[in-house]
Amino acid sequence: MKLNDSCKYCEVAQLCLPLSVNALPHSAFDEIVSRRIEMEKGSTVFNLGNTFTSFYAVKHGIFKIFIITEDGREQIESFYYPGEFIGFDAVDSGYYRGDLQALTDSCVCEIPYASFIELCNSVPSLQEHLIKLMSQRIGQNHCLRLNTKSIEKIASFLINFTSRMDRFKPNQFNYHFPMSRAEIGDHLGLTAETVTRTFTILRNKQIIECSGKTLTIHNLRALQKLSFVV
Amino acid sequence: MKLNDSCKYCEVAQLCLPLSVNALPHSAFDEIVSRRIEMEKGSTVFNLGNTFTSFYAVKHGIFKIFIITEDGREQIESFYYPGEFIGFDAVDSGYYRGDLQALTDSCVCEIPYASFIELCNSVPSLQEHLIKLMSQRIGQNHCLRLNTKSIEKIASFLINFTSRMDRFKPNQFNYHFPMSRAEIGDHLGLTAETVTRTFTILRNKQIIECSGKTLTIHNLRALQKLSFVV
DNA sequence: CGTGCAATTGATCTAACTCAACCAACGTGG
DNA sequence: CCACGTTGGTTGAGTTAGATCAATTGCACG
Repeated sequence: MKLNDSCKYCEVAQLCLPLSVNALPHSAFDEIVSRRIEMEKGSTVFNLGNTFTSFYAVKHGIFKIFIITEDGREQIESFYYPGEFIGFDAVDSGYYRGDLQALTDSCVCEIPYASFIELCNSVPSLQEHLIKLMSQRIGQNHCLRLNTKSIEKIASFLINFTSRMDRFKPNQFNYHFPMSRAEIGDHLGLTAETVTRTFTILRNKQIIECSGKTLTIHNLRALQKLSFVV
Repeated sequence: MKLNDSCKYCEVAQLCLPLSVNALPHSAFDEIVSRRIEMEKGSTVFNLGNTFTSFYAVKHGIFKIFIITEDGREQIESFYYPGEFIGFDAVDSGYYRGDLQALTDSCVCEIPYASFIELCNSVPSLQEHLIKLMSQRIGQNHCLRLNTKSIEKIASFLINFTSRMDRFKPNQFNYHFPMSRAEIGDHLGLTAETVTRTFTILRNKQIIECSGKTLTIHNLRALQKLSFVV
């Protein structure tokens, strides 16, 4: 493993492996990270039904987990951003519940579940950190579900996106926003056309700017007023 | 505390406090359950914004957590059935994210978070149980979210309901089903009328029977075919 | 036995879907 | 360098599932 790959120099380590465990040397984490995987855009880390063995933490890039339904639609369970853990929903059943795919050239750290749990047993603050992360995930799901109209869904999705991107890199003005209209729709239960139209409305209202793969939020307050419970 | 109230004689203890911790005497749990609260239909255990202090476990009855939106609609985040834990989403933020209300005369056990976590630290299998429960909750949310059409939503809701009720009391034919059409709608993002109409469709197809507060599933297979990823 | 709430059913209305055309960006190969 | 196909985004027209509004029935409860 290259030195500058280690948790010690990782810019998202404070998010994924928390401040609260500053007591531990970073090397304790480097030991449980079994490998860091460089991913090309479009390649998958695991697939639906694979046996659950590890969490993955996003080092850089953006990922999605999706399933293909019988009638051929792609359903995106969730997107994952830098510093975030992947695989919480697989612990209980013991297998991954979709394909994990990189939206851009990306890198994930593989964290074998068994070693992680073992470390949790000896480090209570790490255990609590895990529980908080899972708690946060549960709360986020609820928030997104409560918005029903298309403009509410898009607004809360954008707020969710920017707040999660801000966590690892504050004070951004422009965001790299690689997901397609179709992917956003497949995540929110809308068609790509409806996503486009809603973006157009938000653009005309000077609330956002979205060209190519770049997103700019001009009026966060207005977005918040369009959605519930941030 | 009355003897027959204790975890030892609780019919849902195997669900809420798991088989996996058989090593511990039940009294260890009785000690961390600070009180068992008998609730009348309609009364609330905690309210939106209250400081998070405890998980609650449903001993008997059915609960909902809901918020009232600015425009006066009731949004039901989730229902909770016997043997289930309540409050996972409150750990991270430190406050409860809605009102917890009993749908019927019910009983919950209050489990202070601090004592529970402390016990987790000394009992690894309990820690793992908690993580599995949270994992399960995350997976459930995803499943429900992936259904978009009203009949898919209702079908997956009914499957989810019956499978969760079956866990603590297997081989049921009829289910006590106290939630109103409006509440189901407020949970799934549908109107009460649409819920009624969808129930009528399912009844006419001989898939379910639903009169008063009683639900009967005649054709589970058909329900499963109507929804995704159970 | 009335009162009130929940469920049902019917008649519109509308937001989002579907289908389709068109455009812009990009990559490839001649 | 340009012609070409491919892919994703945008826009328009028509359709439809579910919302809304309204009336009616049924049931629980004092």
